[in-house]
Amino acid sequence: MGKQMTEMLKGTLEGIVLAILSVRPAYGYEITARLRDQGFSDIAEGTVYALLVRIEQKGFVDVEKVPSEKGPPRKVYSLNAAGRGFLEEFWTTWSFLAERLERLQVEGGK
Amino acid sequence: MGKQMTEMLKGTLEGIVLAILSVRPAYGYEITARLRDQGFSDIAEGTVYALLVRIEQKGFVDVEKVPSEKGPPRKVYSLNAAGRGFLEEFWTTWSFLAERLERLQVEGGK
DNA sequence: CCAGCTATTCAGCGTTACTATGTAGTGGTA
DNA sequence: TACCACTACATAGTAACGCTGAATAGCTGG
Repeated sequence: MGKQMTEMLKGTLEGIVLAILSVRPAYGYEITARLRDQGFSDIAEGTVYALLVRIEQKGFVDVEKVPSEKGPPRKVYSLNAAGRGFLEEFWTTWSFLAERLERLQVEGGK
Repeated sequence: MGKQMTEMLKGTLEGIVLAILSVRPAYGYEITARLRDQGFSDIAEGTVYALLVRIEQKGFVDVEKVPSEKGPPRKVYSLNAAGRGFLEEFWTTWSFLAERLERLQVEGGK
């Protein structure tokens, strides 16, 4: 979706992935596919894996290696307590931002 | 509002400032004050000025120097046609993102 | 054996917001 | 005069993040 989306995703992509993991555990390749299904069509695989490394280092997820029927072993990520806490904060921040932007959008429409 | 906001602002702060300018022309110091009023309490002046330089270089605004009664001359920025076009794109991208995030937020709440 | 799908990793890059500091004009006040 | 506060703009250096592009590796079917 272009460069605007790239910049706008900064900071939110992390929340998006954590939100996906909050529904149920998943592995990288699966998360990438899920993102594409949800309309984020040009998010590169490399981006997702790098993000997963970061959230693992921050301690937001637990990781388990699980053999795959169709290829190399998968690294399954599941959201832990710290991750859920961070996700809550994320939604708070997001709501704050969204509220103000919606106000601006209406104002600009006048 | 912390580091999450910092990252989330990337890409959106530009849109926010353009939206402010779409209502009426303004100068840097004024824009900073307006942002603070709207709840973006810890956006530094330096951030805004740097952003104004960028949007000027991109050709989204016209600039006029206007003397001030209370200090150095002001650089008044007004949104031009290119800026309005970009702002429209911005809202499109924003809506796309917001829609998907709201969906995720609901899903996570189940 | 090779093509194609699954699955992960990483180095290098561009963009952005933040930090910290500096410059300059004006008015008030001690 | 000297000092301070407010107004107003500018900029060098830094950290964080997503993208690009490429590489590696396991498994299956023709």
